[in-house]
Amino acid sequence: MEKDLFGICPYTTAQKVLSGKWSIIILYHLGKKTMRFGELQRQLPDLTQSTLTKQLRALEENGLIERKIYPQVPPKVEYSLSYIGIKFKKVLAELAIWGNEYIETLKDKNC
Amino acid sequence: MEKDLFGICPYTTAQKVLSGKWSIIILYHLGKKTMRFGELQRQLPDLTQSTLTKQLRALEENGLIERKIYPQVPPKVEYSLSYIGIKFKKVLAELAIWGNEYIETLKDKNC
DNA sequence: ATACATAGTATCTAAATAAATACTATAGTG
DNA sequence: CACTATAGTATTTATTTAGATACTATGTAT
Repeated sequence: MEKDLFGICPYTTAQKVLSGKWSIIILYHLGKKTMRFGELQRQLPDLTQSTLTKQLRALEENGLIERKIYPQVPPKVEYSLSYIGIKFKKVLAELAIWGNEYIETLKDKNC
Repeated sequence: MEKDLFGICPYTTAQKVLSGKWSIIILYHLGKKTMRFGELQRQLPDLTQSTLTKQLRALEENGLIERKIYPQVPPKVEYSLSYIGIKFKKVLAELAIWGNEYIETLKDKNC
């Protein structure tokens, strides 16, 4: 974990964890259930394998998700929300409500 | 507003609005009260004037905040949350709770 | 006449983030 | 022996985002 990345402000802390293009949607999918790498990738066809790997590593470093490796061939790796990742589901729920309202207001403006 | 930026998924939509380094904290400050440019900048000493301008323009383009210009010299411009920006305060509230919990879990790990 | 205050713009550079593409390891299967 | 499946890594390139710095306009006050 990088030093000094997180201070005492919950907002700037949250921003650091959430910035980027994929964190929220990945957390959403893992919030539904534990998934293997390939399964998650099929849910998210718009990012490449290497990008997904990086995003997952970042979320893992930040403590939001857990990575369980099964010593098998072919490899099996499962991703799931950590304790604090599970807590994030309450934010996701509000975000979903807000996001839908937001989309509605855009429609009203014919955007 | 850029075309095709927002689809039908509330999570990817929210991610687009929130990504970047400053959106959440700016929305938080404007959620407390309407502020002038300079006042907001004093709350956020870690970003330059030109960066703050860009962030505010982006939030305005995305419909989260409103910009009111008073025809005076020296100029006076007030920023405030829009209708949908006010709705975002519920997300901010959950984010604050979560962010504080997150900070606590980091402390437990001596990070 | 000069300086001040406010809210910018303009330009350039740097840093961060994401994407594209090719490559790898290995047990099991036909 | 060749082929498959899975979850990657490595490297390079492109794109996006943020930062640094200098500059602007103008009414009022000194």
